[in-house]
Amino acid sequence: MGRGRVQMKRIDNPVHRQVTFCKRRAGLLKKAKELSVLCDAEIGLLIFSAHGKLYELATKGTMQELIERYGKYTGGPQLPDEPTVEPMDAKKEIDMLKQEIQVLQKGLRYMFGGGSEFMSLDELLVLEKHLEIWINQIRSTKMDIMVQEIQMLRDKIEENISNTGFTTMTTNMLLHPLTIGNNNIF
Amino acid sequence: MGRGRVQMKRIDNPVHRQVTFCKRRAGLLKKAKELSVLCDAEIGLLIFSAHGKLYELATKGTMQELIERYGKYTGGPQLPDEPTVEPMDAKKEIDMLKQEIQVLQKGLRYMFGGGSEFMSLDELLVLEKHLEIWINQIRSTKMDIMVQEIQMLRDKIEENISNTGFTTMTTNMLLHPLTIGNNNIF
DNA sequence: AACTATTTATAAGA
DNA sequence: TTCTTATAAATAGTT
Repeated sequence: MGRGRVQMKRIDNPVHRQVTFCKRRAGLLKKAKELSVLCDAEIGLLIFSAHGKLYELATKGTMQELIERYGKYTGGPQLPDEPTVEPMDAKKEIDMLKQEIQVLQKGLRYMFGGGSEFMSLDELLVLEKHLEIWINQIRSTKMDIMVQEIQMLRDKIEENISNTGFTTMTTNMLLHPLTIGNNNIF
Repeated sequence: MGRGRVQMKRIDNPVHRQVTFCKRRAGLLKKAKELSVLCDAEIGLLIFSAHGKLYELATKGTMQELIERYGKYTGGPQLPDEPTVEPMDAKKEIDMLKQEIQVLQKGLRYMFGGGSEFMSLDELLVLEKHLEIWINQIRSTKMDIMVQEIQMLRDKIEENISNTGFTTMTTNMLLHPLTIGNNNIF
């Protein structure tokens, strides 16, 4: 792919070889990522340069996990792994729980009619509006709860004051009106 | 590299996906071999298809040897494995996911019941996070659709230009690269 | 599986 | 090194 045909043998000129290595390595990594994304595949790629430097890529998880998967695939219990009993079960359970969460999310989606994957632009707009309303409701509820709690705290502190006859810096701060700078908290 | 631009996301049509997987897998393996030969590099490539089938390539020796080399390479700078931290984290993650599931279930009831059920502040925070993620997905999908439509329009206009030999201000605007200042629209 | 119209990668040059 | 450009290669859609 360039201005001349390329012979399939080691490039003699070291400079050319290094430049080509950089370019083609980048291309290979890119294509590996693309294959993984487009076709939902899990890919691991190890490249040791002639000088021994390592370049690696692991889509979906770590290279370590991928190597374990490879070991399982090629010979079952062929590789001596020590810490596989606990994490295996744990990982399975985590995956199951994550799946359950996805199902629940789907359930939430159906409440507004239809999954978002095959929805038109207009439908998506409507759904988005609904969700925004819902989020605002949640934020409002959160605000209510916090205001309530603050009020409770104030009441308790006022009780204390009338009993002890003195106050502290902390109580003074809480007795001031609510002034909150960053709305994003809510 | 083909008759249309390719979007960097999972191909929906399973037939297309499978065909593309075969083609690109062959291409990737070929390029890996070429890089190895041309630049004297040692390369290992593992490809697990979505269905779990393995395709592999190891230049210079076996995959097993390569994995060992990888282990040595990574094992030098970061030898210590944490046999105690992993299970702890896993357990924590499981607990968190279970909690998340409960929140989502509650969230569903919350919506069906018209928001009458009581939810704690923490639960509301989790639910809010989910909804925000969902909204972002929707916005992303909207963006994709709009980009697609714009591309279609551009193609049509380019057709027209090559047919009529002149263009208009509107077509000029549409032929420019996408530059969108305010992301909040999407 | 074979065929092309196109896109993408990249070899060589600046 | 990075950018440009001419060209080879890969491949998306089609048959």
